[in-house]
Amino acid sequence: IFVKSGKHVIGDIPGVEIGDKFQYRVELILIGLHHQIQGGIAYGNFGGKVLATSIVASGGYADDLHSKDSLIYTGQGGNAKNTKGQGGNAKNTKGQGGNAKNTKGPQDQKLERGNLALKNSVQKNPVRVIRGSELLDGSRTYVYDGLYLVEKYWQERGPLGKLVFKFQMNRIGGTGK
Amino acid sequence: IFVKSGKHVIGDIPGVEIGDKFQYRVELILIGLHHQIQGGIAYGNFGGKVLATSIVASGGYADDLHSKDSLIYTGQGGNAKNTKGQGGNAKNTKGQGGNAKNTKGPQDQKLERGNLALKNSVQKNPVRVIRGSELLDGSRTYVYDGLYLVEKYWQERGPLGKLVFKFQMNRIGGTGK
DNA sequence: TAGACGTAGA
DNA sequence: TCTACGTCTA
Repeated sequence: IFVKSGKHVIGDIPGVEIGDKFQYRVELILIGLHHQIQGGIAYGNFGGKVLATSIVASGGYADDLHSKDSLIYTGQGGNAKNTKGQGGNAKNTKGQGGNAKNTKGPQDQKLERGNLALKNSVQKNPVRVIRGSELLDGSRTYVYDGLYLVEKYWQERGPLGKLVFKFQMNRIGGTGK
Repeated sequence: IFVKSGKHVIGDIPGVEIGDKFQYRVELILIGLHHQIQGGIAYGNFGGKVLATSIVASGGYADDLHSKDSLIYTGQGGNAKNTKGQGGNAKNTKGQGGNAKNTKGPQDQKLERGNLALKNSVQKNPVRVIRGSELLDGSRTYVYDGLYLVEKYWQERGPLGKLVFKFQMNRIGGTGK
């Protein structure tokens, strides 16, 4: 699978294999794996249709990453950040992460940008998944984890009381443990 | 010249020569040229004394970079950013650059952090200078420009009406055009 | 012009 | 925890 739209590509990047590791987000951009320096969802316009090309799941959001062949990814926007873990530990609520205006409080996520792209990709096109993790020394690593399909999506109420999008993603050709 | 303090180094970095170019700030950190991902002034603690080790002049501040063997560098803090050019064109005043709180307005710069380090380095230790420039396509390049000495420093009132620090820096062994 | 799962160091 | 001459895309 290899569909190009300007600089954006759907499917595997030639030369990049599952398990390849990177240290910085900039590297992902350089080799074409992911096209957002901070944004978790990258997308492009393919024949008038906006489709997701890759996501980065690096913790910090309430994603479910327990399985190695599937994951539940949280949409972007609405201040929905930082509510990982399902225990009642409500640590981490530092506004928007340090950047941005941070004027308005939590809001419902909207079906726009990355969220819209992922919705458009449901059961349609493969999406590259990069899993990020934080090492003991505080540094980070990004590992390419192959192609996933967005199985379905739904809205649910997040810990902040606002609606967030959830995207069920399954590895293409995976065992689906 | 090569004085080490933990991971910080005063003087030339072995293997890095004048004219060497880099694309990202992260690269500067990786090879040890500069140790701040965004900050323009890097410094370290050398035997209880905080000294500057390197600066990045990449435009955006009201630095004077007209000469190739000397420059006048603007201190950090106080919202003193973005007032380059000496014509009356007061464009560029986007708060603090996009990040940070941006609650309080312009303030006098304080003799702390990088400013203090540069002051402590006056006529004392060499400081690495990296000159950054913006290319026509909007991308940036950082070029190592060798060792400079902080000749003197002073305060003056910036375009926002607040006091800013200015550091006169001359190339070590330069012609001093 | 502004948003975004950034990064390193004090 | 916060600052900082970041850096890409839409």
